[in-house]
Formats: sequence, C-alpha cells, structure tokens
Amino acid sequence: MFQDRLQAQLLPALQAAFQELFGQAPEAKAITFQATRPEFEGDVTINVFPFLKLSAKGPEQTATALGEHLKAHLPVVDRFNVVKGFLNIVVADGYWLEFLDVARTKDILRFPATGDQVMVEYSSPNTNKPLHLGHLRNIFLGFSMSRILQAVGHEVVRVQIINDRGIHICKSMVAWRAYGNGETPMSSGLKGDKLVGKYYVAFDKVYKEEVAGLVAGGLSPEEAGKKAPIMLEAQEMLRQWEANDPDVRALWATMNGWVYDGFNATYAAMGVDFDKLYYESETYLLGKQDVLDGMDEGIFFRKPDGSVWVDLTADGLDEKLLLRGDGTSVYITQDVGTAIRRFEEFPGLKRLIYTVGNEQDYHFKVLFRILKKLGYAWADGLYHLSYGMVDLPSGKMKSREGTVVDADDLIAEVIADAAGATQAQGKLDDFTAREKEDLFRMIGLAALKYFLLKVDPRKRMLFDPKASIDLQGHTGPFIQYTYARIRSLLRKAGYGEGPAERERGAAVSLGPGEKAVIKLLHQLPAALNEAAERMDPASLANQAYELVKAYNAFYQSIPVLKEEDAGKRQLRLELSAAVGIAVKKAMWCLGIEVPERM
RNA sequence: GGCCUCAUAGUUCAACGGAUAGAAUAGGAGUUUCCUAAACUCUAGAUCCAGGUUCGAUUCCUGGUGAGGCCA
Repeated sequence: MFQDRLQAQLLPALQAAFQELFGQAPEAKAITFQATRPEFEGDVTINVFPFLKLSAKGPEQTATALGEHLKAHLPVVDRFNVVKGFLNIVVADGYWLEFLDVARTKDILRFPATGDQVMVEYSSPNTNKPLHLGHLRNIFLGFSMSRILQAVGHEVVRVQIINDRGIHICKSMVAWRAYGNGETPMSSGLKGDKLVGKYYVAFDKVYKEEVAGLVAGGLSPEEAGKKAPIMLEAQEMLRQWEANDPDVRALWATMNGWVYDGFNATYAAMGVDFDKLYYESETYLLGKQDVLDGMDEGIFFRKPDGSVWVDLTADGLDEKLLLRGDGTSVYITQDVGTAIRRFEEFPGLKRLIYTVGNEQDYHFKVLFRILKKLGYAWADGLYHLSYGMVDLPSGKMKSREGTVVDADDLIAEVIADAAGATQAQGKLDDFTAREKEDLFRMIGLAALKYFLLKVDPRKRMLFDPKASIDLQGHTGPFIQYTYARIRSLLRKAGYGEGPAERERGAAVSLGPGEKAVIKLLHQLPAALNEAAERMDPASLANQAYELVKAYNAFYQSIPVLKEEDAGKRQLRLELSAAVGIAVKKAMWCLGIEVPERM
C-alpha cells in the first residue's frame, strides 16, 4: 500500500496512541487520512467515528484524546482541533519546507524500481479502415497507463496487435483489384490507410447493389447476402490467402504495407509509440494446441458434433465454444494462444494489460477464466483495461451514417484551432516558424488528449468537438499555460542558474497561499499511485489540474519577483520550481508535452 | 429472453461509506500603471424513483424507470 511521508509518520503514532489510550489499535487499513476541508483549520483529518466502539467514548472525547497524544509524541503535529468526530491536525511548517526541499530538486513522481515487467497492449486496429475517435481514446488511455506504470517503477513493454488478416482486408483487396486501376498512395497522394479504407467502402457499395439486384430477382435478403458475387469473391480470396496463394499474399502484403505507413504517420502525429508489434496473421493459428491439451487434461469437453467447449457455469458465466466441430478455432482460441506465447516470450512479465473497449468485457472475463483453468499462475496478472464508448453530440458514431470522426482529421483540426487561438493572443512575436508549429501541435494535442483522459475510462463519454478544443478552464492547455508561466518566472529570476542555490533561511514562514499549493503538490504522488492501482489516468489528470489551479491563485495574489524579503522570494521561487517539475512529469504520464513559453 | 455497465447543477465531468456533494462551461458581478488576463475573485444552480443496511449512503443491497453494451 502506498503511503506518503506524512502518513508514514502519522499512522504508527496513531496506532500507538490507540493502543495506549484504549488498549487496542485498529488495523492500518481501517484508518483513513483525508485532506482537511478548507473551511476548517488543519492539513490532515482523521475521522474517529469508526473507532468509537473501540474507544468506548464519545466522538469528541476520542478525537481529543488522540490529538493530545499525537501532539505530545510527534513533532510534525503542530496543533489540532476537533469538530464532531473529526480530528483536524495542523502539520508543522518544518515538514512542508522539508518536503519542498525534496520536490524542488527531485522528481516526486518517480517511484523506486519494482523490477516487475508489465506489458500494455493499447491498440488493435483492423487494417481495412483508418483510425477514428474511438481508437484515440483507446490509444491515449493505454499509452498514458504505460507511462504511469513506468513512473511507479515498472518496466513497461508497449505493444500493438494488428488485425491484418481476415475477410475485412480481403474485401478491400477484391475491390481494389476490380476498381483500383493500380492506384497507390504514391500515384494518388492518398494516405495508405485511407486508400485501403476507400476500397473497403467501395466493396460495400457494390455488395449492396448486388444484393439489391438479387432480392429484386426473387431471393430473400439473407440468401442474397450470401450469394452476392463480390462477397463470394472475397471469401474465395480469404481461402486463397490461407492456402498461401502467392499472388494474393503479395497483394495483401502490399496493401497492408500502405496501411502501416498510414498508421505510423497517425501514431507519429499523436506522439505515441510501441516496443513491439504483433500481427494476427502470425498468431491466428495459435491456441488450438493449447485447447487440445486442455481437453486431454479434462479442463474442456467435447460435444457430440466434435466441437470443444469450456464450461464456465460454475463461475456464473456460460459454456463457451473454443474449437468448432470442423476443428477450426474461434476468436478466443487465438487469444488464449497469444497470451501463453507472450508469457513465454517475456518470462519476467508480471502483468498483461489489454486496452480494449467495454463491449468486450465478457470476452475478457471468459479469456482470463480459461487461462486460469489451464493452470497458468500469471493468469491473475491479466487485466482488461476496459473503456466506454465515445459518443458524439449527435449520438453514436456510425460508419453507415458517415458520422465517424477520423483521427487524422481531428488531430489536424485541433492543431489548426490551437494555432488560430494562440496567434490571436499575440504573444508569439519572437517565435520562429518552427517554434510556432511545435507549439500549436503541442497545444492542440494537449487539448484533445486531456479532454479524453480526464474522464474515468470505464465510463461512456460524450465527445463535444467544440469543447475538446477549449483552452480555458479544466483543460490541457490551461495546465500548459501554468507551466509556461512558471518557466517564464524562473527564467526572469535566473533561478537555478547561479553557482549554488541561495539559502532560503530557516525562519521563513509559510503563508496560506504557499501552503495550499505545497499541500496539493504533496498529494500528487498519491494521485499517481492511485492512477496506477485503479488503472485510471483521470485521477492523476484531475489532481494535476487541482494543483495548477491552486498555483494560479497563488501566482495571481502573491508577488514573487517583486517580493523584497529575500527569504520569502526564494521560498516562492522554489515552490514554483517544484510545481513546474511535478506538473511536467504528471503531464508526461498523460502523454502530453508542456511548452517553455506560450 | 439471459448477463454486464451507467444515471449527480442548463451542459460536460469529480467525490476510499464521512463534515455544508466539488470543478469546468454556459449565466450574473468584478479584477490589468504589478512576475504571461489561455488567469484570478465573487454569485446563482444538482445526487432518476421507492424501500433497506448504519452513528452516517451519491457511494453498499433489493425493486422500479431510463440509456448503452454483450450473448444468441
């Protein structure tokens, strides 16, 4: 369990106080510390209601007795007050100043190495279509989690699995062969993934026409759907692909190559990367043998038609098909095989995290149970990072209705909007063209990423295009702005440029504005830890926002450079520096860059 | 039909079972001879319904309503 430095002192002292005063101490996990609400005096609050049976006294008496004991035994406890069952503790300034000394020189969001290896899979695109808004949530979320897990000390392997084979890509191939006239990304200037997507759409159009024709000729819609010539052609192509037909394989490799070039451009624009790529064409046959082995061990069972199933009814789930009667595998079969291979490939792997939408909740539940049944100890380390769909103000994204928001278009738009708004501010006089471009990209992406990351991943969210490019309020650019302000302040002060830091002077007292900021800064590591434990970047994103909001209030009302008292000035500079370091790192954990000036 | 999520200011989001439910945005009122006003300050505004569990419920349980998803 994560504890900050303060709790590490308070907790044992509190337990000792319970022991001495009431004869027994509650378990550590039963004691919760919370930040004191601003309307009361204090920094940390302990709620004693849960312990009244233990103390056999009233809430005020219990809290007061504990408070007195703590004050007498712990130097960090400066004073306390009791409101109902709440013990509000005022922490000595010395503690906060010591913490500041750490925070202004070290990265407080870098935890000691755990030695654990963690794999995060955070993109699993099909190669027949360009990436869209849904992928963006997936990718930003997974990438951010990978950074967060890295920050808390794990060694992270970022991976992508590409659905590069199957009927979907065959459809694009069939349509390209029939109607493409040899078009390539080079010849037409169209981005590779867009080009292949275009032929997927073309396929669908022809298919629909053929079906309509067949229905008009008297077939039922269902039958027509199966007998449309172009569909038969796609299915034939899939068979040829599986039979390793050289021409089909060559076309497949060519078209997928175009798609990868396109995807890579999009990933580069997003600022994300991968350590390793998996291709479904290399993994889709895996798992069959694992299932058959499981059969032999009696973990699975066979039905009369020869199909293989797993019975999960004891776990409150269903029976699930693993191998069809004809011996072919289903989707989950290869996932079983792929997981097993990954743990063989990375023997140090402790956790494997799949970033996949919540429409697959059931799939992963079943997958994890199966692997558990197969007896793999690492099955407990599997985690489905499930996220909710992204809705538009007009409702659900539907490709049929053309409401799908394209990833490249969206990224270009947010950058263009950031450029417009930033230029309108008129602060860029001495920026070079290149610097401006970098800045616009940084701001636009921050708006987009933060917008998608500040919401609890598990929840369905609404994507309002207008709000996503907001630069004010609870947004990425607001945090960037605060960072740029801090950097500007430190530059003007020449902070950190001297031969040695000036002495702050021990006697400097902490004003309320400064203390409010330090306390929020102090909470940031806990927020990082929470984000890692809950697999939720939003908790870190929101805490970072709270911090910069407090910093802005401080900045607005308290002079730094103009402060005449050298000790106070130094304290405020150090505080600014510490906030800057922490904010930059917190944003790094979200996959967002921060500018030195904006 | 079975199973799984979700429901909080006008809107978009917060809130380990804890104090008077926080922000942002939209609305109203202010702040710039001063370190970046993409900021700051003040103001008004919400827990879907009905039960239950307990010192205490937005949070947990049951039922209902509504939205979404998965399995056929």
